[in-house]
Amino acid sequence: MRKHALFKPVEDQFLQWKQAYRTTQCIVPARHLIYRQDEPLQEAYTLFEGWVMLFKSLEDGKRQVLRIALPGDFLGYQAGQELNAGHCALALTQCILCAFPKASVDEMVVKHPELTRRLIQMHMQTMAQCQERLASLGQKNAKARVATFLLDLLYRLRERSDAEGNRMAFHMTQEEVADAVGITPVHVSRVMRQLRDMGAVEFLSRSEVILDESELAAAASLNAPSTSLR
Amino acid sequence: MRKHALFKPVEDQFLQWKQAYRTTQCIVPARHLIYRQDEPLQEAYTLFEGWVMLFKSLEDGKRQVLRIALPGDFLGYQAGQELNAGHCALALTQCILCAFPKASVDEMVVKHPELTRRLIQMHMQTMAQCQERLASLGQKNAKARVATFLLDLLYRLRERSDAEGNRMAFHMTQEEVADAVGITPVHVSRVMRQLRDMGAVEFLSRSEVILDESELAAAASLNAPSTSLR
DNA sequence: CGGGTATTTGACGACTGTCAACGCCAGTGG
DNA sequence: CCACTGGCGTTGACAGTCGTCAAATACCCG
Repeated sequence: MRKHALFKPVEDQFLQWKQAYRTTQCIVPARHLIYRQDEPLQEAYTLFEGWVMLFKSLEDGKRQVLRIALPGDFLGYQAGQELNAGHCALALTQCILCAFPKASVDEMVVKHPELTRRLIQMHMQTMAQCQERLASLGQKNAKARVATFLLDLLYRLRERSDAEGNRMAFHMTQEEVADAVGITPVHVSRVMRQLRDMGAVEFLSRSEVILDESELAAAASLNAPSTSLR
Repeated sequence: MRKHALFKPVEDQFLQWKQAYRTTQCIVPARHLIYRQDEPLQEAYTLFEGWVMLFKSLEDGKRQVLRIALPGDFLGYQAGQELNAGHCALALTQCILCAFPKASVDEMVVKHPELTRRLIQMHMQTMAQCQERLASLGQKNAKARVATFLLDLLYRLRERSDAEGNRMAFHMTQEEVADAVGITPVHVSRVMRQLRDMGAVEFLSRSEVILDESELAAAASLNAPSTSLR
């Protein structure tokens, strides 16, 4: 079984806990919704396998991708979830999720301070990522945002040993990338072409990519007027 | 003493706890840094009085404002703060802060599950705000971002009874607003003029403003091509 | 092999950034 | 009391990034 981040340093405790609460494991097919933003959420999840895209739909039909959850990440534990989740979760690949009732999490806080500390730590890490993304959307141009986004995925996959060197799986359409970095699909296509032309990105197939880390890093911190499009 | 959100429902416990840990109260003058992003942070804070701006400085000199902390908010409890805070905190006004060592917070998790639950809840709320801001930066145009930003402040000040109706204090320069919503100061000026012209915003002085809630709300969800600048 | 979706490309225009000049205001010092 | 000075806000002209529309191509899956 895959190691998962929430309980990494306290695996044994977790196993006991999980068993005690008879946590349900479930499999979601690729491109299926896991939950909707207007539904109340009774449970939280840890993601064992697969990619999940968390996003918010706005009134005018636009979407903002909040986070790409990777194996080991924690989902669905959000503020005010009794009313509604506040965002949707979509499986980008087939996913294996471990679901458990929110009440169990609340109970955990009382009974297992170690796990609670870990939960808080993970939440703070998610927060830090969210803030990085804020800075990226607020201060960088389109090319730098896309480069930052790709690099972030590479690094996070490496932590999980899901990337071999500079090669990683990639399960998003350009439209989804667009909604993640706050530009249009058309412009994603243009930026991707730039990145390919400079050798920063190479697609082996639709779902497999090789990144040039240093090229991407250079592009990622680039706010200055980029090299012309043609 | 001002009510503060972290301990609102458990005021008594907090008072005991605070006393037990001999929490330090401190006063920071306006426009002074509370902590830097490259310093390790030993303590966390609750803000009793004043406005604090949390922001990240990027390599190229740009800044991204992550959050405006208002009375009752919690600061400085971030991931990896042993190494560095990851962002700076600047007092926008004179502030009264209640500081306590990170170790105390860790200890609280063990001894006071009720407080811990509240801490988690606050963190999730901060997270939700961060995600709202992501959506704003990613999907809205300049005018809508500024409108959203102002409305958010109004609502949050009202919760604290720090705004009377549509009138609220305002302690930021346009440059700071610019860094918050991800546009340039010059363009903030232009957008502010639009908002004033449509009656959504009226400055009584540099630090006092009246907002028209419905006008702003309309502008805030507006992504469509806005009315021309002149 | 065919149909639908995703991606690519071009032309054009809108939104936003940049540069520069000016006005306003507060605090300072004479 | 008044001139001075520096920071902040405003405005205009112009440039560039990015969005929109549309059409063509490539690709996946039945």
